Amino acid sequence: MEEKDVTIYDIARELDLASSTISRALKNDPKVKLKTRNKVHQMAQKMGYQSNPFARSLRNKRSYLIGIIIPRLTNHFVSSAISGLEDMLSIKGYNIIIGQTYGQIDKEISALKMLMDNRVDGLLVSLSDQTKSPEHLDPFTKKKIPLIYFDSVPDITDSSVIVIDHAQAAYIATKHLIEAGCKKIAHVTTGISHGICADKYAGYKKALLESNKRLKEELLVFEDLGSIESGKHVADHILKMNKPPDGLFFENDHCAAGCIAGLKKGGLNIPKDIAVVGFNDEPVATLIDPNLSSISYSGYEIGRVAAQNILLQIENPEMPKISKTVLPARLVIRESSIR
Amino acid sequence: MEEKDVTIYDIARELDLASSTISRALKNDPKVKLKTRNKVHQMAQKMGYQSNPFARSLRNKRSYLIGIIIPRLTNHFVSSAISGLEDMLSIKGYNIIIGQTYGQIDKEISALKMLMDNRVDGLLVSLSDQTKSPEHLDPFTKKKIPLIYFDSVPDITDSSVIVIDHAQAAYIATKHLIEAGCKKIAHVTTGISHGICADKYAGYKKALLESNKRLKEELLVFEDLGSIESGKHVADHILKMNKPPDGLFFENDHCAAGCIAGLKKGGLNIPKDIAVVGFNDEPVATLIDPNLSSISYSGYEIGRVAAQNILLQIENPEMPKISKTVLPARLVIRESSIR
DNA sequence: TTGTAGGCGTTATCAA
DNA sequence: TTGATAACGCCTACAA
Repeated sequence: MEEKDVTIYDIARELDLASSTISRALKNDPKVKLKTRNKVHQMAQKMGYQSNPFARSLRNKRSYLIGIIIPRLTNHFVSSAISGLEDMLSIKGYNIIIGQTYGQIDKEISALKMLMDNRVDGLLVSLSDQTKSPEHLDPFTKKKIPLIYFDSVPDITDSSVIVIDHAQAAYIATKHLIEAGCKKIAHVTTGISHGICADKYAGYKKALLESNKRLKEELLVFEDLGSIESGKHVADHILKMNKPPDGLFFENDHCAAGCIAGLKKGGLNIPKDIAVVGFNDEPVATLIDPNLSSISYSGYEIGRVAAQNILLQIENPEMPKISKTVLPARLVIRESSIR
Repeated sequence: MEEKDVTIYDIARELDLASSTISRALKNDPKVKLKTRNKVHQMAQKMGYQSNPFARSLRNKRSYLIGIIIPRLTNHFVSSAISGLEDMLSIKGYNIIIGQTYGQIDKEISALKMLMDNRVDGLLVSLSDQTKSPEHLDPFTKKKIPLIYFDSVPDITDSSVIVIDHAQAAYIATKHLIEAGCKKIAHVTTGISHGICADKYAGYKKALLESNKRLKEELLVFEDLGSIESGKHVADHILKMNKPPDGLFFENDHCAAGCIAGLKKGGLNIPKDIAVVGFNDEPVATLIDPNLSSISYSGYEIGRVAAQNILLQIENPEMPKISKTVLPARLVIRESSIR
């Protein structure tokens, strides 16, 4: 007793019109008389018509799908960005399809393959920290699929990017630690060779060099810094150090918070023994005791801007594709760095 | 200079075969000679062939899409469940499409509409707390689209469900608070009239009644309890109470953690003044000081089981559709409830 | 074992 | 302003 889906043919038959007229009426083509259009819409409603996205995509050679590559969904910044994206895209009739990389390049590659298989019309990418250069995105640029990087972007690219000034943010954060009297400020990072991590490092370094005593840099490099768990590993490491730092600048709040928890468990006092600044101003920043100072910027806003840009590129294939949008970020000072 | 996508016709021409043979070879139909099959696969590879999902879906009347309805992605339990789902589904060639409800029924409805528009082949639903009875899912059952509830399930349903025993879990949690010496144990909930919240309430109630002194129930009802922020509101509320409780049983760890932070800021000692137990054993449970006792169960496992069940139903349309899978949960005791 | 042919539902082109 | 028709790429009866 399977009921078949209603098609434009069924509506056409019912209204004694041609299917092409129905098709036009349904998309409010002004070539169709207003009266006819209304009739069609009513009948469609009444018969419970739903346009078939596959037929439409097959015919139009467009999927109305935007692919999104991000490190991890559990990040509050990321899910805010996706909210912003979705809010913008859904009103334009686009759906999103998400690929998580967990900061790993191999997952990034397989996620991109999945998106390619699904024939996304556009691509929004926040790179994994492991990604040195985004050659694995060449298939998309070759097929002229609009591509925009956001937040975690490559050093050199022909695509548009939407970012905050990571170097500047890191500079402010580090300077703040210096002013708090820290003498040995470590930067906890996944690496400083490329991408936004390199930017953060540059800002950190600049602040150190500008300081009175030209403080020396001190890097704590770990593969994964995206989770609370990873922060505990960092804490374990620090607790074992001979001369631990008295200031820490993290590239991620979850990790910073996990580290604070670990350091406290190890008997240290935050911020007295070690002052801490994080990045992204996640909700955990105000959970941990002491509350975490952090670099704050709006994921939602980045998402909105990214969505607007990608839609622009999709609808205007001839548009210049290189632009750089820099959004503001600021330091929120809380107890973890006041002393 | 737009390069066209290669189709099975292109391969057919190249190999001097019929398109139908290519189609069959590509899906390893044993009716095609092995040698031919190999040839086809090689050529497909070489020409960079990618099957067109729209043509396939149009023809097969299947989207290879599974819809997923969940309260919020930022929940670690939820994202674990989705990991489990994705791991299972992707090997079978299915993609997922996610709708977030933020615990609100109107968003649940619009998310479902979106999934219907996208013609999902199956539906996995964790209800919002606001959902009393899932009539808005009727369109799916009417179209015989396989539907499985997981975690947050309706009281009565003809569909399969995958859950933990929420009542039992709540019972254990409450009993633990009683044994810790709490005399006034409040249950923080979004409501007790229906769904898993009703189950939790039942377990809570049972433990109270079984106690020596037949403790009285004490409900703190709030609309939203899904975030750290919401927990701070709960704390504000408790701090203003005349006779605040000395034990709290939450239905969500984020909320519990936020509340602990708020209560501490208000000068209370946890667990001395108030002992706390949460639900879901999220990473924040070990961030907050004192660490949060919580009911622990595997989202990943629930996701895996849900995926298997839905695939079974999709591939065997004649299968009985009602089954109930109950997965284990346990109480993890940490400092927030030890005194 | 392989080929032929028709159709899935929509839209664009062309003609009326 | 509307209608007829072909095409998008794939799959599957049926025929060979």
